[in-house]
Amino acid sequence: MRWSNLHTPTLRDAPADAEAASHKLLVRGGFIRQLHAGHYSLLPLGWRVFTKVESIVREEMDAIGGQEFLLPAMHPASLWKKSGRWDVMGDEMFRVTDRKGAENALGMTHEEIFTTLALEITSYKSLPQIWYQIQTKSRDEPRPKSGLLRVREFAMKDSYSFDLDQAGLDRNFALHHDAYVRIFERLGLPAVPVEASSGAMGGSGSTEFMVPSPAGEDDVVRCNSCDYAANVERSASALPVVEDRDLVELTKFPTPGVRTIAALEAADGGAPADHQIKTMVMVLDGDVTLALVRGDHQLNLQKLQDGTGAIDIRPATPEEAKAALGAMPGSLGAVGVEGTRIVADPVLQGRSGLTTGANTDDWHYTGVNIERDIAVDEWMDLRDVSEGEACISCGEPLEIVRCIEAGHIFKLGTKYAEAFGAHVMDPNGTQCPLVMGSYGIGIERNVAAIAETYHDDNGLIWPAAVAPFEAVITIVSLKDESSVVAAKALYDELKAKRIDVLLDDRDARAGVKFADAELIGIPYRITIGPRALAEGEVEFTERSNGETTRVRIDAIVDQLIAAVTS
RNA sequence: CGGGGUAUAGCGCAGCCUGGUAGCGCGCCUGCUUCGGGAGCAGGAAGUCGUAGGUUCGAAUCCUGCUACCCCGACCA
Repeated sequence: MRWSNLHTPTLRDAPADAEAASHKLLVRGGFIRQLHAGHYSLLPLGWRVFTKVESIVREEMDAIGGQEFLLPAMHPASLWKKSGRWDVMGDEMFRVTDRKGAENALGMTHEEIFTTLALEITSYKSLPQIWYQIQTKSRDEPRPKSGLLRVREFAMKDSYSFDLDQAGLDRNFALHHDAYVRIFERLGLPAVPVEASSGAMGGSGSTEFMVPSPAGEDDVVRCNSCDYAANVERSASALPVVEDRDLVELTKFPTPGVRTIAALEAADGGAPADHQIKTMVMVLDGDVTLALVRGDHQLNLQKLQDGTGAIDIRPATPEEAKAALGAMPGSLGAVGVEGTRIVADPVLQGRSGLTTGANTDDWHYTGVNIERDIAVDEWMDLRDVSEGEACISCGEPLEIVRCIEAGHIFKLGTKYAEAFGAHVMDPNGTQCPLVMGSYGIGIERNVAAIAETYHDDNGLIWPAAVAPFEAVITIVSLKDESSVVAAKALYDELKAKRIDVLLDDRDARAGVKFADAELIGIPYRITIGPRALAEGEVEFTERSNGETTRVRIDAIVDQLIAAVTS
């Protein structure tokens, strides 16, 4: 490709509303343009990177025996109703009514469709199967953000495995796990597999592949001493035992103006935060539920959702809290509450001498014995793990790292097979539901994650495996005829050797060309100028470290190929 | 969904408070000079001021509705 003919509108300034490095640089470098919130056009450079990432994913899927499909993006509502997800997905699913008034869904994922196709698998002899596609997914995200990192329309490689039994699923899951490790290695992403929640997709064995980045949206709890790593939504830590205070009598005491945990610590008759119960009034699928955690802990909404199986989950309004318990937030508690579901974090189990709101404005209880005074319906892990707490497997302090979720694999089991009646005959002649797994990688998000991982003040620094071009030949001066001739010859030779090479033949000043080449992040630059050329040499510059060396012009092709393939 | 902010030329912004028919930088076009790290000079093109309505002799500017986009929050009781 000749740069003079390449549509790459590079910008000196990033759009003011861009925050994430990948967002700024992909826009500045002319890789992407926003159409509207959460929808981006990929320009030629962006598309080239996309196709390279896509190819790597495809190769690794094919390598574990995956078969590529292409399924419709729009589905009849009936399939989603059959699996129950028409309701579960809520506002996140785009719904389209056609001219006949029939309801349709834009696919967020394709379990329903692949399972329907799997109805034609009828014998255990046909198993196992791995089916996949790379296709557009539509998700009405509440808040698209950060360029390509969170969008409403994106390409995802989603694969599905079908097996006769759990052992088969475990094998296919392991195959995918290893394929994902290889994919991220080839993409240059330092992705870490972590335990995760399966969310609305349903399933178990959920493993996310997380790339550390400040632009990420997930917090990962990680141990530096052992290999424990988990999404905070799923994480655990070991806590030191808190010695209960010797307050056996349930006592109501006045706390005028006290509305927060911190204020209650300081108040007359108050208590340290780890001797308080924090009472969160939540509304789960329309019903008020009290979620109790220790005063110094934070409620994790995903844990509450996973633990209760609720679909719609939100904090109650102050008015709802008052209607349910009789007091405004700040004086709420679960002591003596009946007829309302109460769930509590196990850290509170067996505790006594606790302090909590009395459901009368400006009053609290002390001496609360949780088993005696609070009718807890269920104990479930509800709290966030904090930085520095002890690792459950080795006891060393945990750290919390912000990450981008680059891939997600999990075991679906027989949920979809049962809903759709996807059965096979086993060797004994018994009908068995297919045991399924589901595995996803977002292509654009991985492009963005690579951009987040590899850039500097001058622009992007693509790994050669995904770079839009592996090398750029920069002609310092178009006026110098021998430069032009040499550059053209080198360009033809590299193309013949199947190197992705860009020839910067624009009639621009050298500084502009150098700056643009760095901005768009081409890993290797061959600079052809009269100075070196007079001595039969060209300059070879590595984008990643900025180092420039002189190379004999007849040796440059071999050196470049060696660099690109290393 | 709650809160905040923004919308003026391809990009980044000023002008708005205090109404009088739009300006700056970058980019773009032409010419001359320049030419190894985002050139200089001269000339030039380009804007329904998000949108609908209102007030007014007159609206980018004041008022109202709508829309779009961005940021924060959606546990800290």
